Amino acid sequence: MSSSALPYRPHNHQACVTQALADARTICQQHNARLTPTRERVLELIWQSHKPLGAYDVLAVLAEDGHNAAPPTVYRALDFLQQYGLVHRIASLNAFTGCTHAGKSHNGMFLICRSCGNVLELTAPAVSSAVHRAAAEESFRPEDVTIEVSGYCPRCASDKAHG
Amino acid sequence: MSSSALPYRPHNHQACVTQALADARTICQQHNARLTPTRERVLELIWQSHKPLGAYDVLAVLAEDGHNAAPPTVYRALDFLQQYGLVHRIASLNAFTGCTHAGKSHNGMFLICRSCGNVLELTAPAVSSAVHRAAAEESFRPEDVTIEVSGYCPRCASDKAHG
DNA sequence: TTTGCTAATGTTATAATGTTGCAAATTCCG
DNA sequence: CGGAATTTGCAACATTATAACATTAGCAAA
Repeated sequence: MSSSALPYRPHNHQACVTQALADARTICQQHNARLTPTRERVLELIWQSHKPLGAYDVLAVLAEDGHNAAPPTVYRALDFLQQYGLVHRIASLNAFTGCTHAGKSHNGMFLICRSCGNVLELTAPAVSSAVHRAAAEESFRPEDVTIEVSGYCPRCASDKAHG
Repeated sequence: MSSSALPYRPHNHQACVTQALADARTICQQHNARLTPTRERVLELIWQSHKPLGAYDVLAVLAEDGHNAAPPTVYRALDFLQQYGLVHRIASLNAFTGCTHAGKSHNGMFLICRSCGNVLELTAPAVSSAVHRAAAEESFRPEDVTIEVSGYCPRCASDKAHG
């Protein structure tokens, strides 16, 4: 198993969060983009686990924070974060997850566990090139590729097997 | 270009519809499933073009038909049709499109034109196997694979290029 | 033919997700 | 400082999807 498969194993998750926030600051600085407190807080919330969070879940936590936010606040923050590749939207879940390859150019592929809800983002060059070849055969010009695989992660698959 | 690329070319679309309805009847018969008038009508509407239709678009046409339907009617019909592989839901569009490979087992990949809105469904074994290999490397057990490519179809790409 | 079961539909209400538009505040930069 | 641009607050609204429960249609056994 790849060493990147953190979501499906116990790990020091606080390190994930810290790293993600540090990366975000770097990336925003490089692009002269403003990682405002709201945006940073939303990113932090998205990173609270490897389970994608809905926009309204984020909104609810902001409310607990005492931040009297409305939906547009959250969607705007999420749009911003997506724009700089800091979070991804998972279309099949209507939810958002932290990008684990922030900064590097990448074609994500998401492995979504139906049981525990954790999501692993992969960079799969073989998949990406196969998709582009298939598109090219139809003379189609791809701009954005969504690959989301729903199934069972190693932990949950073995839990299921053993009862 | 594959001869399957009908959506992006002029064609006798009525033939698509007729074929789809005939296939549906066969498939439902084989499974002892009832292709009721509502379900058949919804399938027919979905097939009105190769542009995916939202559930509420379907609902609106049913209303024009004089069918006083509510959302659950449409969603139930769509669920049924999906269950027998007669339509697909396009997650990135929240919309539904007729399955062009009904009956055959297949792993669809969708090429969605941003300009004209038409969708081409492909069977891409190379993509499918690459996805499964990538999942296997993470010991992930796939149950359902979503591959949606947004971009420009040949017609629209050349329109764009030539002004 | 009635009875009784199951699948399918109708109906109402509501939940969940996402957007628009405009005004106020903040930040950037000369 | 002061003007321009970005960001936020806020209210209303639009879209997509589901829950819960009542009713009806199809079909087969008594």
